[in-house]
Amino acid sequence: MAPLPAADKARPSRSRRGTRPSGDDREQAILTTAERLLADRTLGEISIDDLARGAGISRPTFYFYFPSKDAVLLTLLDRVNAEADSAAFGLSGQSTDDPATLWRAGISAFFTTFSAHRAVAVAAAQAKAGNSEVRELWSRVMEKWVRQTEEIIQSERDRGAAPPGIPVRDLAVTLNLMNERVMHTIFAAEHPTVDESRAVDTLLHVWLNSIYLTTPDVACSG
Amino acid sequence: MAPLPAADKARPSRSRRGTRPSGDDREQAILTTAERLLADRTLGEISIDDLARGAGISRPTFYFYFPSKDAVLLTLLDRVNAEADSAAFGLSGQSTDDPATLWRAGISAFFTTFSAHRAVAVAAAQAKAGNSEVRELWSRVMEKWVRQTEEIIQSERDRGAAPPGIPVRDLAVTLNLMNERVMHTIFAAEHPTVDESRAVDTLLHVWLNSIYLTTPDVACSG
DNA sequence: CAGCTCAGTCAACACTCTGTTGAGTAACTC
DNA sequence: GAGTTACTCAACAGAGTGTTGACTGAGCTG
Repeated sequence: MAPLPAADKARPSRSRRGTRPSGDDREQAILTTAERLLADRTLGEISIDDLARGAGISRPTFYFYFPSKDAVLLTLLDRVNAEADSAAFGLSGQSTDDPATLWRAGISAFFTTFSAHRAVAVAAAQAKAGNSEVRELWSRVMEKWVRQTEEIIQSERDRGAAPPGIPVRDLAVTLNLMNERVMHTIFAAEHPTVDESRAVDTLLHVWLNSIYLTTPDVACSG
Repeated sequence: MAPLPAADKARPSRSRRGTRPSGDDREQAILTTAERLLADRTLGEISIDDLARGAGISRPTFYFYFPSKDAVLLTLLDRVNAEADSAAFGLSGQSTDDPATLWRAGISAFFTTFSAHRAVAVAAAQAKAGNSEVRELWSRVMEKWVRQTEEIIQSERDRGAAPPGIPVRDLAVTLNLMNERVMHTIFAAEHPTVDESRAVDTLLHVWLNSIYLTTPDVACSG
């Protein structure tokens, strides 16, 4: 009930208050340890003691740097968020002459961004269920990709390259959720899944067909 | 290390050995309590004491019926598995004259099956990460839907209604993972998501276009 | 019906993990 | 050299898990 001496109120960063730069290496060590351990264990299977020992500190000292395990994951996820930013915006200036190439670049960027921190991505996906902060941060990451997708589909419809049809937003959300799930099965070695080598091609096929074509008989019977 | 008196070796069911029918109502009470509590809490947030109290027994007695919380979830998931069986096989005998109607029925069946036990579905999705038994059971459930999908796509290609293209298996897996993820966001109230009322229509659009059509320019440039 | 078995039950224990307190130390500051 | 501030941890106080060992009562069996 009583918070830590001063580290819990008016917290500027996700971790400790950032007045002095000393001790940053400890914080960094905790983050590095967390990402290393997440490579072959669930966050739930990693104890705070594991994190502390990995960083060369005692368990109570851990609480000086982070209020909980989840806060560590959240900080890790912030970085993925930052990388997702630059990756998604890198696509904005591309030419739309060859749609397939453009969309392939987009899907690959999505894949590459999360692949670089797959342990974090998998851990975050699990932590979403029980932690609203993780859920919201992940939402924000996904929302970025969805928005990007929406804009491009809309511009393709505006210039007549893609036909009108179901709401752009719904399509963009659905396709991005598909990408997310397929990638997750690959990163977490779940089954059934698509072989990593064919994943982008398969996803691209679905994206192109559902954005640029319309079946003649989309009958809403029933 | 030492197991319970006799309940742990040569276990036939997921729960206790099933020699006598008495006490089944207790086991049932645990399962009912679990599904009720899962409606607004994570499995991790539910203690074994919660489950035991909900069923009107003490915590040690819980262990007479189930070896762990996860075993309860697994039993719950077995039922979904059984329902998924009948739902998926209900589709086998349908006519293929109107593909849109057939696929709509399939997607709706998937949706309905999991919707009936959405709390279990959401809990299982989370428990997959840390529990290999849950992971395998869920795999088996998904594999059923994928296999069903594969067979229908293949027969559509064979009769010339659908064009050849990317591997049937890859397409079937990808589309089912998309359905799974979109449904999960709806059940778990995640964002971004598709409004429940438009979900089936949106998914159907993607299914039809990626099964029956082929973009002229699926250029694998790069 | 006396004696035995066995499903079912739980108080009490041992253990692990979490989060907190309070007492420190070492550096830098005026 | 007195005071502040960053940082550290032994020790404590839970909460939860899984286990033990003793108990109850219904059902058989001789």
